[in-house]
Amino acid sequence: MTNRSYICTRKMKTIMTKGEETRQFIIEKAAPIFNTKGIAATSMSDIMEATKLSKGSMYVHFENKDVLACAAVDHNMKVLGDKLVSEISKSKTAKEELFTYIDFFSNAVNPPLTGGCPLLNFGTEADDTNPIVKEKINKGCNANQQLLTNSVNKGIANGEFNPEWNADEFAIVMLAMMEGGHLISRMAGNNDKMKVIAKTLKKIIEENTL
Amino acid sequence: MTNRSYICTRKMKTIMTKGEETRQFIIEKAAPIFNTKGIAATSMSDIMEATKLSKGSMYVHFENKDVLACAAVDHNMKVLGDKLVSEISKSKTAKEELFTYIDFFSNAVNPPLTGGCPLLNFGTEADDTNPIVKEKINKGCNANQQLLTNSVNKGIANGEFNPEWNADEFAIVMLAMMEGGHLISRMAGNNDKMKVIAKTLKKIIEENTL
DNA sequence: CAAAAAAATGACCGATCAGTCATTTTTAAT
DNA sequence: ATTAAAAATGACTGATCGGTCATTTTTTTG
Repeated sequence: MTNRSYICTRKMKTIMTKGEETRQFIIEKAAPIFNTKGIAATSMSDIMEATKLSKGSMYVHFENKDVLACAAVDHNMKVLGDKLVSEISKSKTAKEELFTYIDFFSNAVNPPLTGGCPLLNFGTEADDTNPIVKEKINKGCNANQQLLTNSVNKGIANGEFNPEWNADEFAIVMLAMMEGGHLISRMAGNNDKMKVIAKTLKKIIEENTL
Repeated sequence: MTNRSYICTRKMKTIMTKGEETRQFIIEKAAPIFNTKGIAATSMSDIMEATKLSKGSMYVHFENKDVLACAAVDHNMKVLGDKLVSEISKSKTAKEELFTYIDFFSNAVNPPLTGGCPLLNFGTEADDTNPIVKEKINKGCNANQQLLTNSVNKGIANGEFNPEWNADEFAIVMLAMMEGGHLISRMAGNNDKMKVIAKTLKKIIEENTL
């Protein structure tokens, strides 16, 4: 690690120290590996290879593998969440927001994040073994639910949707369908099942559109 | 391992050899461990401790860890499938069959199989790393789908259900909802979300009941 | 530019991993 | 009861694991 990106040369006022930069760099390289192989199956050697950094350097920035894994989990959720919110924010109507959410996750075989959905991947692994990661994933689930609840409520408020529609329940059902659909579609190796999920969800939304 | 169950004493015609018996015993002890900790995080020492057998004995019956893991995956799916089919077969109507399926999986926090749903657990772990297990899980998903499809079609055939109901699509949606609901409920640490899933599915079934 | 601090290195550590094998014990057939 | 085969044992191997640390290199500060 001799050169850094142009935003942090000596001439400029340093916004990120070298250490912070390297730490971030490691996280970015590690995140897709953890999301693909899982936490237990990912070794520090895997990260060393991906970053071309020495073992000692890894431990300068992360006191142990668990800390790095947690940072990778956070990073995966943040990257995915940012992409998602960025897409959704382009929408004009509440219905568009929900449709955009569906479309965003509709390609399970070639998903927006390398390795697939981190809620599914880390959630199942952490379930009985890692309460810290488990709680992170629970928060991620709730954040997704809230995003959907907000869109439905927004649509109800502005007269797009049937005011009788239960936003909270729909958000739970929709999130579950997307996660479950993601799993079974990936197992099948194609998007056919995910397409059925997407179609069904869009139909439900249409039925609640005034 | 000195004594075996009464069905296999010297006096009786042997149905299972000692070796087959031990092999089965190992699988039964290993299955819940793999389902809880995952394949990568489960060591042969874990199985040795659970079975109180020596390492050498393990390798008499399984050429390596992967073979044992595969046997454990199969066993978990078979045990769960048998329990499920046994419950469902008590049903009198097609609607009852579907409701029984839902109720069977409705307690995500205290599920019918130690460690939770093997489709979810092994599916997510195997996804990008273990094509053999992945295909086993895909077959398990399809078997579950088929079970649901059959119930719906049976109900259509005997006049219980709306003949316009698309059995195949509903089976996909229901399986996805159950799997996704299982995940998010376990993350939350309670069954609240799973209850919403169950309620919603039952409502859909009612809506298609004549 | 010099000194201090931070970052990076890679050899090294003990623990644990999956897997092997010569030997002993148990089982099953005669 | 004898005996050959199958099963069980546990010490052992080499590889890899997560993690440490004295030393060197780079960055930052004054």
